Amino acid sequence: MSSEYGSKSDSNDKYSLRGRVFKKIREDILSGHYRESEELKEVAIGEELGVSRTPVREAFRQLELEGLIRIIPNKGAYVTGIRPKDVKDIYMIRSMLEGLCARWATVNISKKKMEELEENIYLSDFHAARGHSEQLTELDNRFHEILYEASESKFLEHILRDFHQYLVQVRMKNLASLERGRASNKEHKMIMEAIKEKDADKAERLANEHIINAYQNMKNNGFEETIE
Amino acid sequence: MSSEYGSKSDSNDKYSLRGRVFKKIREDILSGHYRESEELKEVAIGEELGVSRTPVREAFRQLELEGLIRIIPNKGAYVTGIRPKDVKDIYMIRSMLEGLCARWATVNISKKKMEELEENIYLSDFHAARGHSEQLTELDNRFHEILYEASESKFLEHILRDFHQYLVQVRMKNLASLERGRASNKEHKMIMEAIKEKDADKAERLANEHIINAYQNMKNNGFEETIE
DNA sequence: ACATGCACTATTGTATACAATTATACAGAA
DNA sequence: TTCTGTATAATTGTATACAATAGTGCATGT
Repeated sequence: MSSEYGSKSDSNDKYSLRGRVFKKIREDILSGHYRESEELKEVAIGEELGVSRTPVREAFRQLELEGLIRIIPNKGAYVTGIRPKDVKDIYMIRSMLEGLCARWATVNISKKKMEELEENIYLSDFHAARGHSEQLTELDNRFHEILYEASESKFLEHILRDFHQYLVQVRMKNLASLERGRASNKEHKMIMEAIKEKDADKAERLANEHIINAYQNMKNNGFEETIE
Repeated sequence: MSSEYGSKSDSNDKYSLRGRVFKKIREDILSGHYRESEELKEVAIGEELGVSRTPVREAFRQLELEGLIRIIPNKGAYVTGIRPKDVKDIYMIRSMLEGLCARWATVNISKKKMEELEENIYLSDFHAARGHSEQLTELDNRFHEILYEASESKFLEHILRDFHQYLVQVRMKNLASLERGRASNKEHKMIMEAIKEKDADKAERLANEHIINAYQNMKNNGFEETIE
């Protein structure tokens, strides 16, 4: 499935208890299962998931760095909560960073990665025409992943992967729309062509808009109401 | 010292063992004490710092999310390392985000925070004239902190704090220069004025340049050679 | 010599036990 | 009543014990 590239910087390994706990809590927060400021107790969550406190604690530490919970020493862990405004902010920030990524990728991309990018778009068209939404999602992920790698910036790559992971939960509910999938493909294609033409400004601008569009689509599909 | 605002989102609490371990390892990585790809063993580090594996493990999890180490499940933790190129990237990314922050702050800043900003600059001039570099550093931190808060974006605030923390280590060696301090003040003042005039474009641009200048200064003072 | 398998070691993953801290409730005095 | 102090409980922080996994080296067979 999403194993080849997903395991790269992923010690979110879904097979360790900590990884499972981490994913579960993050999902529960992003899906609104926990209320804001709700206190998360180590033992309670441990029992709920059938694990001891240790993996729960480790997951907590990670969740805090992601800003999803706030840990007050010797006191407890409290859900930060995520409002529509936050989601919007995250998309705006991501938009800028994806733009920067496209810019850097334009300068640094290798011949091989450029070919992979073209292939990706070719395949995406193929699956879009046939309505294979699962493959489309996979290819969408991979498209951005290629750009991250092509930016040749370890840190930008790292940050954007985090954002991506972060938003996956939200997207799941909404982005399955085939219509958006097709529009997204077109945008990918334009970004790819800008990169191929070595037009960094254009690539950056298009990547900016691409993320904004994704956000707009999500919002139009009623995201605002689903959470809060 | 730096206690009032530092403790806000800081479960880096320096008084817990985990917090100390986290800080120590991060410092050691950023200062080049560990070589790239060096394996960090839980027991070894624990013994070195006189603590058990538990806090070390928790610190590892956090360090991984910051991208400073890479954890391969069941295998080990390896230092990611940080090259001059990475530092440059980080500054470029931070430059964009500080720009965005200044933009949002321009729109959202409260009267009270605006006054605090003006006061900050007034005080900075005062201390710059007298060569109080310690207070200057403190005020510099606070200036940016105010902007983060004024952006009214929980997430941008969170991210920028991370970056700030991250770069503190590097800055320590270099930014003590009083000359740069004075130049920095001027830039702060211009940013403040742009915000006061509600000129978001200008504020964004100035904040961008401010960070770039800070980077240039650091580079000129021989950072490239200090690490690697 | 070389490959293969197995025992052993080293290291991480998880669970549990103990210590420290914080919140709570209740008793007693002003 | 209200405040305060103390005992108690609940919760997190840390250490240690045990389990699982991966790496190492040696012996053995070809």
